[in-house]
Amino acid sequence: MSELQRDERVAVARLHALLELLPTALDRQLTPAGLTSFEYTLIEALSEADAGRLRMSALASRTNATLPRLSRVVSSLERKGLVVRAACEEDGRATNAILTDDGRRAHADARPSYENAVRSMILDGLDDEDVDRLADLTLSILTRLDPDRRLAITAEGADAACAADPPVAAAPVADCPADPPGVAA
Amino acid sequence: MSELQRDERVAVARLHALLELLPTALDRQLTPAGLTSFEYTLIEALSEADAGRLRMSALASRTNATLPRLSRVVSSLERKGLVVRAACEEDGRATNAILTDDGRRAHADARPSYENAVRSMILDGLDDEDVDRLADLTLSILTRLDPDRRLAITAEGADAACAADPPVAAAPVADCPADPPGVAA
DNA sequence: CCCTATTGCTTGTAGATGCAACCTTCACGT
DNA sequence: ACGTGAAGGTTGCATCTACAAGCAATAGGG
Repeated sequence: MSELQRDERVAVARLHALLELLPTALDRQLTPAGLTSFEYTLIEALSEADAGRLRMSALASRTNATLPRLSRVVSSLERKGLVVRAACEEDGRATNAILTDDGRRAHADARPSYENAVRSMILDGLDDEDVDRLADLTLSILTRLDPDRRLAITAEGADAACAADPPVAAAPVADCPADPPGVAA
Repeated sequence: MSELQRDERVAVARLHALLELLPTALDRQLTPAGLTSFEYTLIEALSEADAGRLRMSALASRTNATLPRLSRVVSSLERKGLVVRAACEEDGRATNAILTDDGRRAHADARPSYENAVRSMILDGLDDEDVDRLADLTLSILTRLDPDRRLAITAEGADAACAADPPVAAAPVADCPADPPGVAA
């Protein structure tokens, strides 16, 4: 309850610095690819989803975004032709975001830039053990931030089909399978 | 050069989630105190500085902010009476931000909320060893982000007077000692 | 002593984001 | 059926942030 210890203050201050600097820096290195870091994450989430289609709320969870924000970003990507919206046939309230062929291309094109940025700004300074520690620490903190585990803290972005991941107890949102065909393979 | 490994992707994805969620969450828990997380950091930097006074550029470095952003936030704090601007006598171009007595009070008042938020959202899930690891990891990443070590990655926010900190090779900015007296003890 | 380049900071402008309000559609209880 | 309440998304509004242009002051050369 008392004061923060000195080493705690140092760790928090550095984390704070990271929070201020990393997002901007990542986005800056992605500008040549024409996508923000968030847009890339979004498109990647779609590309890993079944048929490149996900409901807005599912996409919001996977990208750790609020729904209003996601809605606007999807609109923007729609204007660029990388994504299409389509009503969900199962649930009239729901909307699906669907990756177009151009969207898949954009993802493939941006991938080298993105991986390069991540490597040069984050991973290159760490050895294998550090990477494990980073994964553990971030998970610890995220778990406190999001006790319901509603967000993408499990294996998000790891593999599309991931067998070993029990903690998805109450699947909160699902995607809507049947929709306009021929948009993306 | 090739693909990212699976564990690397997990670590990066979680870090990304942290980047999206932590700033918002911290700010939200600070709203009762009437300050954003960034404003608190700013005021704390001032309160730790000599005579509660720092040049704008020095303050920008310590808070990892751009100068335009800092300028606006200081204006806002000035309207609230927590900070005052004053010309620097040594260099006519420079401006000093000075903490007022109200500013010191606001800092003291917000401190419990801030430490509480930091503890509950970050530190409580970590043991001492984790904290050390966090400090090391963030330093590694920040060093790659900011090779010039211009920013506040050393012991920022640790102690006002910190004897053991050699890496401040080329002190980039200094503060301006002489100025209107009697503003803050 | 003047003239140009640089530094320090501020402001105009455009784009992004969160919260709250809103609309539509589903789920239920009666 | 019908009305109430909840869920899924979108939009209005206020705020914030970055980039770039601009202004004042200092530093160096000729």
